[in-house]
This record gives sequence, structure tokens and C-alpha cells, in this order.
Amino acid sequence: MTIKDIARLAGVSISTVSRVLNNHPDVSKEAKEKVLAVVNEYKYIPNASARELVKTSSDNIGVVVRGLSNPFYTKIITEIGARIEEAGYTMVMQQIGTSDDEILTGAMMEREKRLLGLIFLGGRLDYTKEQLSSITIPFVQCTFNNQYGNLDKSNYSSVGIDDNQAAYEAVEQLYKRGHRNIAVLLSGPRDMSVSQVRYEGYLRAVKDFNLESGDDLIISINSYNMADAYTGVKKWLEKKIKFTAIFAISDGLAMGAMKALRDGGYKVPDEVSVIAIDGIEASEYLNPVLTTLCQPMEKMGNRAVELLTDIIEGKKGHEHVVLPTSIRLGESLSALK
Amino acid sequence: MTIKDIARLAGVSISTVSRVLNNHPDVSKEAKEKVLAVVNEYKYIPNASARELVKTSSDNIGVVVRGLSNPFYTKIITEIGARIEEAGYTMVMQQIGTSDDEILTGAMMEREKRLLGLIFLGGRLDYTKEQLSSITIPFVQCTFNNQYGNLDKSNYSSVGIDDNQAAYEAVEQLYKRGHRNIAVLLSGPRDMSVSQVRYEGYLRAVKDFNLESGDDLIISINSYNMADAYTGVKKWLEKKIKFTAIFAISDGLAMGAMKALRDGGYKVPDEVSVIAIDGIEASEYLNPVLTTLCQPMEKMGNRAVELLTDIIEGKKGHEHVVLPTSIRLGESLSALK
DNA sequence: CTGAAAGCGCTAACAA
DNA sequence: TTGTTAGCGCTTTCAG
Repeated sequence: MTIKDIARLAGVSISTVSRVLNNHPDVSKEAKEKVLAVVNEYKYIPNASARELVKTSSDNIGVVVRGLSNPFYTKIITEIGARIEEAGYTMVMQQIGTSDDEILTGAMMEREKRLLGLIFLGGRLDYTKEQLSSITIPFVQCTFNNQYGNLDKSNYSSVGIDDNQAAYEAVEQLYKRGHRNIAVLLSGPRDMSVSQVRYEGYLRAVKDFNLESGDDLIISINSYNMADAYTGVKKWLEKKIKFTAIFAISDGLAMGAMKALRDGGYKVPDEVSVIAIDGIEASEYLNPVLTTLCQPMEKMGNRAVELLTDIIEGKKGHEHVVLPTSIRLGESLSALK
Repeated sequence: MTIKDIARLAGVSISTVSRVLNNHPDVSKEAKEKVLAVVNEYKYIPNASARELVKTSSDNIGVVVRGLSNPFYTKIITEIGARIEEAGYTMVMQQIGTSDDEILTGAMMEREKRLLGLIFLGGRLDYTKEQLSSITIPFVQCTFNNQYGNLDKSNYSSVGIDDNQAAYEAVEQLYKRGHRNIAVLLSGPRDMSVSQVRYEGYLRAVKDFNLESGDDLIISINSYNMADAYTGVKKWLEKKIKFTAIFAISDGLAMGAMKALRDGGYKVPDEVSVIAIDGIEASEYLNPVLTTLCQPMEKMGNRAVELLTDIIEGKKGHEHVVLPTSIRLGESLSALK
């Protein structure tokens, strides 16, 4: 069933069918009705590949999301979708797996969907200028921090938090409550991801506040899974390292840690305080409620779209926006006597 | 940058470029190297729309997932992806919003991607035969239960749990522990979704076990959000209805409920028992750990692919598989004295 | 208001 | 081993 068949069945030309399908004004009522009738009868659906192939422009903005159903992105995506719509563009979203190449995906989307711009969610930190050059339209990295990259900042925009500083502040919260033996729960050890950046913030705080330090206080697991965090922390507890608090680089890891602590007989927050970074929904439903530094998810999505549309419309150049975190005071912190 | 440009730049014909790009054997080493060099230099990426347009067949299996990042689907999708790969097919996944039309999406994918079959995740229950007819390839509904639909079961396959029975068994667990005043927390009230089916299972159990019944024991909210469940339960508690247990139709709702109970001064499980259905990861990290009837997620993904490939390969016809749930005994249940 | 025809970028016969 | 060519299904001038 192609446009040709519809044309034949409706007794009109291909162009007329196309016009009806695209709501062009200059079609007679009769022709329109005839075509629509046939379209409905045969449940004809135009081939999008053919459409895209022939089009030379669009109002599409691409969104590439890394990671299947990362709860953390849901709110951001919703916000991005709403803002793109509001600005008069169309969102084309593509989810990719953890190990897929987002730059390649973006480059393909750029060509196929005739994108005006791209937003990447959950990008890696290690792209080379070379790799990035396959994308020729403006793009903004959301929740991304090219701390280790050597990218030319004038070639793209970004919006995120200062992960290093957030970690520093999380540790500071513990310090202010009298904690000096603070373990860090991270994914890595050195995986060039956000985990590493936050770990460095922890180290900076440890140094600044003159806290206890050393490998004994590092709980390193190989993923961002709650289950792995649980197992890792449980095993670590057996070593009987002296500690009074845990800083987890993500809410998810903190959730695993809190269960491990409970199963290990440690009371949170009475015996051990726990703090993290992210502010996902689930961590607010724990008992005790997790204290965490929240990423401003709506704001991030909002700003990402704003940055991109400003560039597309020629209003501004590339910018790098660092948004502040806000602390959600739960029940997982207590002051040492 | 098109295949034509590459051909010109490499000094060969477009067919040769096409052959190189598609790894066809009959190309001389020199030609291949020349083409590859140009491709790399200019970061040429073939236009997938054009490719798809010209292709008449594929080994693609489409997967349509409803709902942005539903944690419940992650495991199923991972499993589906692995099985599709294993069976020698290629997975083409598309995520759609809660209010998007999955049948239309499926129909479009069928035509564009030349799919051999489709798997729907999280489908609605209310499609008409008419609507479904726009899909002409075999498809299987995963986690779907056409309890209220009037679909011809011989036209599609499905795999899921018996939601009504699962709810019944959940309530039975409470009954066996002496509970007679069991509230139900659901999303709806009558939204034709899985919530409704589980609610009917609750009603059946209430009748069979001669439990206390009535509207007072129904806590109805308008979403599957933890936050809404929290607010809803909190408000409901103010009514001071007599109850000793809550059956939540999903883990997410149970999480909201447990926090509301805690904030309202009710101890779980000492004063109130809570049970749910789903078995998502987060609910295992609660304190107390939620007792819930787990859906066999891996198995579901596994069987969905198996059903579909068997049909594609002509080995079998359509089937409707009902998988058993398994109880995860957490800490949210206690027996009444 | 309508139709004929060109061509989007690519693959796959078919020739050479 | 290579190049020529005919479409895939659609949109869009350009004539009528």
C-alpha cells in the first residue's frame, strides 16, 4: 500500500494525495474527501523513510538518551519535551544502550531527521574533537561535565551541576556534624565517569577538612546497581574499618548501602550517617529518608532547550551553564556527640 | 555528503562505494582502501532513510515500549534484546509516551523497518480489532492482559501474569495471617488498566474469604506515582477507617503508602501489614523490605521472543502464555494475634 | 485546483 | 571486479 495505490483507488493523482496528507490548502473538498475515505479504508500509513528522504528541512530537535530507563532522566526528558514543543519545534528522541556510541547516533539522526540541533543526556566525558566533528549542528550536553576532556568549549553547550563541588558540600555536611571518618562509596574506581569527578570532590574535602583518609575508606564497586552496592558495602563492613558516615556518589548506591548497614546491624542515622547526590524519587521513600544533594532536573531540561534554541535562532553562542544543587534534608544524618 | 560525493572523491562508482559499505566480497583491496579512506576522512555516514527505503526485507524485530523509563521494563527489555540477538535477528526499539498510540507506532515501524514481527511492552487493554488490523505482521503483547478486550486471540500472542489471580493471592497472604480489614490501594478507579484487573482479584478474595468490604477500604489515586500514593494514603488515614493491612496494586504505590503510614504514626508491619505486586528493584531496599508478588521479568522477555520467532519461522501459531508470580517475602507482613 | 515529472540517497540487478 | 541504471515512496516545483 503506497501513495500510488491510494491515488489510483481514489481516482486522483499522487500529488493530490500528497497534498491531502500534508494538509495543503489548495485541494477541493471532494478530492480531499475521496482520498481520506480511501486512506481510512485501507489504513494507509505513509512511509516515513521516503518522507524524510525527500525533505530538506525540518523543525526537529534530536534528543539522545544514554541508558535504558534511568529514573534520573525521566523528569529531565519530560521537561525537555515540553519546552521543545513550547518553542515550536518537534522532539525526536532516541534511547541508546550504555555501550552504544551516542555521537554516531547523533550524527545519524542529524542526517536522517534533518535536525536543527541535538541534546545529549548522560554523555560520556571522553570524546575527542575528532569524534565530535561528525556532528555539524549545534548540540548541548545535559548532565555532562567534560572535566577530563579536551573539547573546545566554544563548539558546544552544556548544562549540569558542579559534581566536584557537590561532593565537597556533601562531605562538608558530614564534617559540620562532627564526622571525621567518612567512607566514600563509588563506582569505578577510575572510570572517567561522573563517579570519578565526585570522588575528587570528596578527596578535596577530606584534605580541606583534614579528615581521616586512605584506601580503607574507599568502597569501590563496578556499577551503579543497588545490588552491587549492597554486596560491596556488606563485604566492606566485615573489615571493621572505623567510620561514622558514608558519602555515596549516587542515591542508588546509597540505597544499597543503607540496606547493607541495616543488615549488618548498624543503625542509620544513630550509628552511621549517610549522604548522597542526585535526588531521585525512590530515595525519598526510604526509612530513614535519604539526605541528598538534589540535581535540579526540571531546570536542567529547561536550560538545555533554551540554550539550544537560542543558538539555533542565532540569538546567542555556546554557553556552559552550571546549576546549583539543593540539599534535601532527610533523616539519614546525625551529629556526633 | 552523499554516496555520490564519496564515489567521486574516491574515484570509483557509487556501486563500489555501496559494496564497500555493505561488506560485499567482490571488491578489490585497492578500491576498498580508497573508499574507506575517503569515508573516514569526511566522516561519511550513509543515510538510513534511503537505505531502508530501498530495502525490501530485513531481519528486524520491532519492540514498542510504552512509558518513559518504567523501571519495571528495564529487565524485560534487556532480556528481549539478548534473545533477539541470540536468535539471529536485530532489535529495533521505540519508546513512546503514555498517551501515544502504540498501534500506530507499530504499524509505522512495520512499514519503515520492514519488520518481521513486533513485541509490545505495556500495552493497553482496549484496542479494537479494527485498530489492530493496521498491523499485518505477527506480534506479541508482553505484560498484557486483554481481560476486557474483544480481540480475536488467534491473531496475536501474549505473555504475562494472571493479574487477577496475583491480587487474589496477595490478599490471601494477608488473610492467612489473620487480616480481615484489608484496604486496597489502586490507580484508577476504573481505568481499564492492569489496576482494574488486580482490583477485581482483590474483590474476589474479599468475597471468597468473607473479608470486610466497602468503599471505605478503597484508596483510589489517579496515577502510579509514589508521591500521589503518599498523599492519597495520608489523606485516607485521616478518615480513621478500621484496617490492619493494605494491598497495593503495585510496588510503587506501596512505597508511597509505607511512607504515609510511617509519617502517620503507623508501624509496618507491627500495626499495619503491606503487600503488593510487581517486584521492582527499589522496593527491596525499603525498611522494612516490601513483601510482594514478583513478576518473572526475565522469563517474560524470554518467552515473548520465543513466541514471536516461532511464529515468524512458521513453527507454531499464536499462543497466550500465563506465567506464575513468585512471592518475595520481605518484612512488611505480620500475623495478627 | 490538479497532474506530470524530477529527484531525495541508496541498493541491487544487469552489463561490461 | 566494476559501472550503469532502475527504482524504493514520497514531496515539490512547474505547467496546465
